[in-house]
Amino acid sequence: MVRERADQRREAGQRTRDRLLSAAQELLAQRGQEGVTLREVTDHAEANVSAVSYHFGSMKALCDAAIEQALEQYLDAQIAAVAALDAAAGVEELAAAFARPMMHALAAGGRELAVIRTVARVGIDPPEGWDRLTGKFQQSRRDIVRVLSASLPAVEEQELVFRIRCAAGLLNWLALAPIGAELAAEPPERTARRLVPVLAGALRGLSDAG
Amino acid sequence: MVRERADQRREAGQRTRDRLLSAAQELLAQRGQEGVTLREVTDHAEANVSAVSYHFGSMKALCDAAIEQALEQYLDAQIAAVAALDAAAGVEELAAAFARPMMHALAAGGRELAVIRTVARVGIDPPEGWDRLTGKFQQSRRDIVRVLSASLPAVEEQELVFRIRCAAGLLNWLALAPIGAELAAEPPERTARRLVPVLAGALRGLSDAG
DNA sequence: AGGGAATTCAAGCGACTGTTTGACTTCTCT
DNA sequence: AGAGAAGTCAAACAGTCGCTTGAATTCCCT
Repeated sequence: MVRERADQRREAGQRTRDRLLSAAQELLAQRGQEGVTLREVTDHAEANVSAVSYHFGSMKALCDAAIEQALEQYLDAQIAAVAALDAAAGVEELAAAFARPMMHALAAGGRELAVIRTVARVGIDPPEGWDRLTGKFQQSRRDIVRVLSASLPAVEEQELVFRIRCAAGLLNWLALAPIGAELAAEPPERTARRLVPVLAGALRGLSDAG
Repeated sequence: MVRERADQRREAGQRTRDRLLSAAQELLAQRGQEGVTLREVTDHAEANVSAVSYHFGSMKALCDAAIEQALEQYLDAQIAAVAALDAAAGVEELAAAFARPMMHALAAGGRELAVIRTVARVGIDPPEGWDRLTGKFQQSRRDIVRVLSASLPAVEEQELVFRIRCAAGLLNWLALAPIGAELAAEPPERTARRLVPVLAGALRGLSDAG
């Protein structure tokens, strides 16, 4: 019982910490790094302004933490989706797996959508010293290259990396731009039917298809 | 002589107006709407802070003017590039024409790159009341649909519009994300050789190619 | 019960935001 | 030459920014 109370107490502080993290993620997704203010976050999280300094040290540190959390969450989902693929998967199946986390987030909305939008924004405006965390990105890319090169043995690896980055960029764009909201409003299977051919076509390339 | 002096005077005011517009475009491209401050613009343009109120009325109005100018400039270039196409152009030629303004801007850097990046950012974070200007967008899209539907008669028009929006989104992403800087550093013909197949593949789709 | 750590709070800090003001210069026109 | 329009300038405005402070509160532990 004593232990449980200690945990409750510890969780009380943790709870406002988490609310701050969530609020920051939500607002980062909406307006980007430059557009989020301290008071907006604290109001949204129903916390005092000084709670940010107390729990994170500074507003910048809170944003970094929110971004890092979002990045890990998204990359884990994407790595898992690709890892679950059959080793002999075709380009279309790969494209579908690659797009799955984003489509799921679009359909779900809320926190999941905020996570993916935050990730997409980081791809455009990376925070100050953001050289770390590139490792996980590269791992995700390596996994996909491995599967993709099985389907397209004629294309150089360097070229495959480029196409994967294009596909990822397209997904990021869809998450951020108004077109993403349109896709979220239609049935997921319809979105998949429209999006997967585009993604797969980009990965496969045209000149090879003749 | 009197006339010339009058013009000179009139151009003196016009010149700081243009410098403000250029500086605003440059900074909008770099940091987005929320990240640009009045003093940063005026310092960059070597103008007084009140020059913004004088020439544009407000900081917001200056940003709107800079964005509108950039949008028109880019859309005109894109419409022209597509209009110059042969009526019987294939998907690859269309993709090349579609990508040309962006690739040109990437290679040129400076003002042209700022214009295209500003346009791309507007695609993600449209200014407050930005319902106008959608007309020119739609015109550009209609032109491309017309050419594309000649190459892909089996695909519904609604579907072609979706694919074109994806292609445009990808180009916008390349203009903004770090990968764009990498592309700008390599020879343009190499970029074209890598990018056009991806774009064409996306437009053509995969499931149709079998 | 009560010392002490953890957390929350209202209030205020200096720095910066966009905007306004009124004097000042520059040039036009008669 | 001189009235007046057009443009520029330094200075100050109220408001918001991120951050800090010191007291008050909440809860753990002995």
